[in-house]
Parts: sequence; C-alpha cells; structure tokens
Amino acid sequence: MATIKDLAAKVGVSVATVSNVLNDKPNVGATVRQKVLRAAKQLGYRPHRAAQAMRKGRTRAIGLVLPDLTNPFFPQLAQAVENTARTLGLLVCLIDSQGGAEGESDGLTLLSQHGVDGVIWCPVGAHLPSPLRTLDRPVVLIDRPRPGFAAVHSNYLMGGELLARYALGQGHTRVGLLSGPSDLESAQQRRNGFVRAYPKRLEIAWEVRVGFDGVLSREAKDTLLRRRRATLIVAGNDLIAINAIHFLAGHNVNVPNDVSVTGFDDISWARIVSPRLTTIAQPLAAIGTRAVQLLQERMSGSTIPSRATVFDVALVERGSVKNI
Amino acid sequence: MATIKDLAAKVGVSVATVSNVLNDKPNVGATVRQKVLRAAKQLGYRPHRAAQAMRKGRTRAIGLVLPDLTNPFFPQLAQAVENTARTLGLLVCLIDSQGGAEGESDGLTLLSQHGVDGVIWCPVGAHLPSPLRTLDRPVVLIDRPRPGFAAVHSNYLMGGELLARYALGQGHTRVGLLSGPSDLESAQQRRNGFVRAYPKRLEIAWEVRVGFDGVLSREAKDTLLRRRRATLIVAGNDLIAINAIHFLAGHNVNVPNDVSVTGFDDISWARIVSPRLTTIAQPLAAIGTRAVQLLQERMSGSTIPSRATVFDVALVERGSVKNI
DNA sequence: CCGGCGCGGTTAAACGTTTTTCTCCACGGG
DNA sequence: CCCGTGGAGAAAAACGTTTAACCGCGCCGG
Repeated sequence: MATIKDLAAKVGVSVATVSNVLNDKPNVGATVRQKVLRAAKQLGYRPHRAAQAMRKGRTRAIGLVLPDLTNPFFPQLAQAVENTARTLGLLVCLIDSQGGAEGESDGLTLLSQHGVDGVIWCPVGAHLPSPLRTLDRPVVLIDRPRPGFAAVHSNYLMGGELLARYALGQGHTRVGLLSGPSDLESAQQRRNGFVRAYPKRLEIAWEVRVGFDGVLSREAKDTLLRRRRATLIVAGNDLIAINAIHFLAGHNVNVPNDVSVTGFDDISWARIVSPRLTTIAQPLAAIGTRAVQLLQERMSGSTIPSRATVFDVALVERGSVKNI
Repeated sequence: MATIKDLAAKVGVSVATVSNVLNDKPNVGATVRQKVLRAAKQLGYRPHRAAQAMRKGRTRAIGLVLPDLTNPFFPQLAQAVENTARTLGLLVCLIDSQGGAEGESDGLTLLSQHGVDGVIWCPVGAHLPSPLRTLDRPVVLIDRPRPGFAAVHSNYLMGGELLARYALGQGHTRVGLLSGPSDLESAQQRRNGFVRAYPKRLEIAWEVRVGFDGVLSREAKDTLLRRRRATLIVAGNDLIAINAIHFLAGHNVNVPNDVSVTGFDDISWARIVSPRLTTIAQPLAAIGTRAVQLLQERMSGSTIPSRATVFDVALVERGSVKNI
C-alpha cells in the first residue's frame, strides 16, 4: 500500500505538504498541489484509515444496532442505512442483539471500542445500556423514539388514525386490540392514535399486549378464540397480525370472513401471506436514509437541534378486512 | 479514556511492561502482572483499537458482503455471522451490494480501506471484483462456492437428489425446471443433483433459467402457463417457487391441485405462504457460524488447507406437492 | 574467577497520519 | 534601508500501541 511518505518522496516534497493538499488545506502552491494529486492517483493512494482515526479521533464508521435481523422489518432499514452510508463514505458496523438487552450492551461496547463516529440504534426495550454513557458519540434512534434522543420514525399516531377511519368506513365498530408492548413509545402511539380517533363510535371490546416479535402469549390466544363479538382485530404490527391469522386458521376461523385483521409496518410478508394483509406502510427506505443523514449532521458537530423527523404513513388496502 | 500510559504511571512501571502483560507476553513478574491487571480493571482500560490496528495491522473487524438483505435468505445468515463474530470479539462491517457488481466493488474497496482482517462474501455473479486483488486478506465464500476459494455452503447435489427421490415417491415423473442462473455453481448443482439422480425415470419436460431474486422472465411466465403436462415444477430456490405460485394463482391454476411446486432454501417465507412450501432446508445459522470460524482460522495464519465445508440438507415436506 | 545466560524489566523506534511550530524568502511600506 | 508581513513549504511532535533492542543482575558451569 502506498503511503503518504511515498507520495512525498515521489514528488520531492515533505509529507506535511502532501497531507495538506490531500485535505485541501491552504498554504500550498497550485503547481505542487497538482503534482501531488497526480502522484496520488498514479500510485493508487488510499489513506490508511487506522492512522487517520488515531490522529483525528474519527473512524468514518458508524454502528447500526438492531434487535433482530430475522424480523422482516429490519432488513429494509439496514439496507437503506448501509447504502446511504456508503455513498457518504461511511462504513456500517452491524450489531444484531437478538432481542436481548445484554447483546445490545455487548454490541455497544464493541462499537465504542472500535471508536465508531456515531450509532443508529433501534432500542429493544425501555432501559438505557450502560455502554451508552461512556460512548461519547452522537446517537440517533430509529423507528423507536425516546425522550432526549434524536430520532427518525413514522407518524404512528397518524397510522392509528388512518386505521380507525378505515375500520369505521368498512363498517366495523367493535374491535379487539393486539397491541405491542406498552413500554415502547412506538407501540403506544399506534394504539392511542387508533383508540382516541373516534372514542364514541369505536368500541374497544378487549385489549391484550404482545411483543413486537409477534409471538402470542397464552392470554392472547385465549382472547383470540373468544373474541367477544369483535369484528376486527387491530394488531400492533404485521408480525403479530400474521401470527394471529395463522393461529386463527388453525382453529378454523377464517380471515377475513369470520373476523378481520389489520397490521402495521407493511413488511414483505404482508404481501405474500394469505389473505394479503391490509396494513399501514412506513417509508422504510426513507427512514433509514434520513437516519444516516441526521447522524452525519450531528457527527459534523452541527448543534442544530433537529431533534426528530417523522414520516407520514399510508394505509395499504389488501384482503384481510371485510366490509360488513 | 484511560491509556496504557496512565496504567504505567499508576503502577509505576514502563508502558512496554504494561503492554506485555496485556498481551500475555513472558518476561514479566507475577506481582507486577497482578498490579497491572488490577489497575487496568480499576481504570476500566480498553485498548484503543485504532492504535492497535496501526501497529499490528489487525483490526479485529471483518467484512460481510451480501447481495441483498431484503432477500429473506440473507438475514439469518447475517445474524449468525454477526453473533458468532461478536463472541470472538470481532466486529462485522456490512455491505449490501443491492445485487449490483459495482456496489460489490465499492463495498470491497471500502472494507479494504478500513483494513478489515478478512471478509465473508456471497458473490453476486461469476466475475472477480478488482478490489479483491489489492485486498490482501483471507476471504471465505458463503453459500456460493467458487473454484480457488475457501467456502462454506450446503450440499446442493444432495438437495437435488432428495427432491428427485421425493418427486418419484409422490408419483411425479414429468417435471419442469425453473433453475437458477447457470453461472452460479450453487444453482447448477441443485439442478444437476436433481436431473442426474434418476435420469431414466424422471423426465425433464422443459427448463428455463431465472435469477435467484425470483423475478420471472417473460419466457418463464409463458412456460409456466403452458407447462406441457409437467406435474411438478422444481424451482431453483424458494423465492422463485413463491413467485411462480403467485403467478399461477393469478391465472387460476392452483398449487398443488393443478400442479405441484418445490423450492430450495427454506427461507422464512416458505412457512407463511400458502400453500406452505415443500422445500430443502439449509442449516443457515450453522453456515454463518462456520464461515466466521473458518475465516478466523485463516486470519490466524493457519495454512491448513481446509478448503470448503459443506453441510447436509434436509427435505421439509409441507403442502405444495400433491401425491398423484 | 570469568563468561554466558536467563530473568525482569526499560528505552526507543516504529506504524501513517495530522497539526503545530518553525524557517525561509520575497515584497511592500515607512 | 529596515522592518513587518504573509505565503510556501519543512521539521517535528503527537496520537496509543507493539516490539526489537538493550541492560543490569544473579547464577551456574567450567
């Protein structure tokens, strides 16, 4: 690998000068600048990132901490993050915490040890991993906002409201809720958006909380079987909805003929499951892209308090809700 | 952040000695060793990875280059890779080339610039990206073997044979092939395993090549509609199978009643699509894990020529094949 | 008694950058 | 004529490690 020293030798100039032209510093003449640039190209010079990191304290790498890549919600996000990061010359270092708090913690220490310049993080719970204290780098939350953090996510309230309006439009007035975990702002807002949109006209027959990974608790299953005359089940996300549909199908309850179901997220599965899932689509790619842009801003030291950016969502109508 | 110098000062010993105990080098007395260790713990010392990288030329980071995270085949792989890497103290740097050769190329240069110690790579085509030449680090291929490279993948031949035996067992003797790209060893072996298992008894009515991303060409669609009396369609992977099923459903041909379909890979979608897909299951997690172990071996300089490790596969019977 | 050797450590150089300080020189104003 | 100024570049220090080279000392064999 060609070093800055080689360039200096080749051009017949000091290393400092080479460094200066490489970093567009002033105090270097036009002719020398040209020569250096040419030599750099010719030798295929690439800066040694470790050396740069050492001096500047910047790695040009960011961390991406996700709860579970096998949850189809995240790959799209990850892809968008990686791609836009790469166009900015940033390397993304992946942590998949497998939904565990200690995986998250380990991952963050690993990242901080490597000195990433910032991290994009989708927190798994409501707690604050300790490595986050020592990691003195900007963090932007993705998909799951939290007070005191920069974040980019969807307008969950809006999603809930869209669902409520749609439910009424399809003639449903008595619904059951398979909400996400109550300690997740993102789950809470979906629910509240729905519940508070038409408090008079929409009756909540029952509500049970489920994890965003979609596994149904005993209680959830029991409730699903009884259903207590709810004609529509509003799930906290697509995974929950899909699991519910499968569970019901296993007990000879047909969706949407016997009961309707809605999801949230529009993950890829929503399109291929049957019935195809009526759900709320988030602009996943845009969220990922925006997250790294935001992070980049904060890494560049801009103290502009652009706290959160939230994206509009849209209802996508498929086949899991019946008009009654 | 506490540095090695601080430790040295605190214990009253030279930095070299501290470094030696931290790296379990000999030539340092037991008492001093204890003191240093204690001080390190006390100050919460963490080695500065950039500095280490600079000196040793090792980053303790590896690259993971994938064609497309939104292809449900890869997230499981990625998760396994990340997790076992983390237990080895390795950071995983992700590249998603979006199926493009130049994305792959860019990603590899980015990785090489950051000086990763090795890369796990699932090549998108048959070509050899140029940055691979300059990147002087071990590479292990994943899922898609290629002559001259260490690789870990499944026994595709075996998978093909299992499918052939199963097909015969279910009474199918005339099949159509929706094979993967012919320049991918992995696609070729699936096909050959199937075709060559019972050349006398199994008649190949037709064969058309499709990309592993599952999008159906004009030719593929036409062929699917005619079918020429094939009772079973053997797809190169699950994505292809699922798209075929959807396409057929859109033209009122029912799987498995009108025609049977098999897949390959057992991606998560295979379980939730309907009919649920009969397919070949690969031990994805094991593959990912083994890949990083293999890479780690090669990174440690072991010249043991453990070229490739291949895993057995299993047929998982679901609902997409009818017994006739 | 002397030379060599292993033990337990220290000193210093090195890795590839960036950055601060320094030098040299030409030029313009007083 | 002298001094100050600023432009162009060089020298050197620094970042946090690792490692090669060195050193003093006690011990053992000859």
